[in-house]
Amino acid sequence: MHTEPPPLSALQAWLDAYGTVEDRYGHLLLEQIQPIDQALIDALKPYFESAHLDAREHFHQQVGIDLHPDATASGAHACYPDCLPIVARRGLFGEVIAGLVTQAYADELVGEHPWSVPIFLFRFHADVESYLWDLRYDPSRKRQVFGRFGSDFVGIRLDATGRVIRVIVGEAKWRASLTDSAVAALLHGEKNATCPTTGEKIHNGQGIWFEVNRDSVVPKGLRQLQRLLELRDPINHASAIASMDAAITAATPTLARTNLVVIAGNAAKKRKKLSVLVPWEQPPAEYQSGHDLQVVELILDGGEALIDGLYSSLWKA
DNA sequence: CGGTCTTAGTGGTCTCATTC
DNA sequence: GAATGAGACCACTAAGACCG
Repeated sequence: MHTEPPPLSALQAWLDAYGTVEDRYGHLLLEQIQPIDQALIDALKPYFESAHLDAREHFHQQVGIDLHPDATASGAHACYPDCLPIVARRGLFGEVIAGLVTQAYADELVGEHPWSVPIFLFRFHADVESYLWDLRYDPSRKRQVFGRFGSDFVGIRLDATGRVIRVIVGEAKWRASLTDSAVAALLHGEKNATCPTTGEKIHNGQGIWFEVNRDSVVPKGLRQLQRLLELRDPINHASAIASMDAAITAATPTLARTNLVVIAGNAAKKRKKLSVLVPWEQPPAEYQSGHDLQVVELILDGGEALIDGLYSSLWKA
């Protein structure tokens, strides 16, 4: 289970938070104000280990490799998640950040819901498992890994009796440089379509808003979360499990939902302080979903050093 | 002319749909 | 019936374009 709370004081020293809520639309800008250093990595490490623990145990058991990092057999030592290719690690970082922000800044997010993040869904990243399998028999194997299907992140709000009354579903993206074109491609799709009238290159409309709009009312991740709770800690989550099952099997889904979009990366060189990538005054015109929307922008400087430093330190002294 | 941004191209697996 | 294509998703990099 994911039990480690976010390192609040380290976050406060590292980031300035500017949150706004307009009706059912929340926007949170997190700007780095302190350089990334070893102390920050040390502070975040327990949270990241906690987030990846379930997947680490699951994958290593599946593939049949030892969890002890000092195991001597060649190619048979624990390596998730650090052994993943760089692109995949970037993606994982964004997804953990989605959870971290949800927990650490719940007061500033739309609705001010006290979110719970009982466990992360990384074990459902199917291609990682087959990659680790390849790696176990050929440690020199190098290839890219496909992203996980379904929601990047799922959190829940429980009522006093432990029943799930709302779900937060996150889409998380990392980009090394958050320039206008890079962000536009994320939000509106790649610029590989052609305008039928002018012949100009235009966005293909397959971006984040498209994904969020068309996602099923009840996210697939909720079922995955339910299964993990059943497997890992059924006694303490009995009410949550039962209510999730009811929500999923209901003929007409009534579960309340918040959509979360997290964009993380390094500031563009020409970025001005406090400028935003997604306007905060009102939800984007492209957002058609009737659910609450929360946008989070995490603007870093030299963020790769944080990701690489963090992931290479997990489960190591 | 130099720095920054944009565009185009690349990798990787598996399944389902379409075409030959 | 077999080969090809597209779509699911995570991003980076090289080279050319642009701006001051």
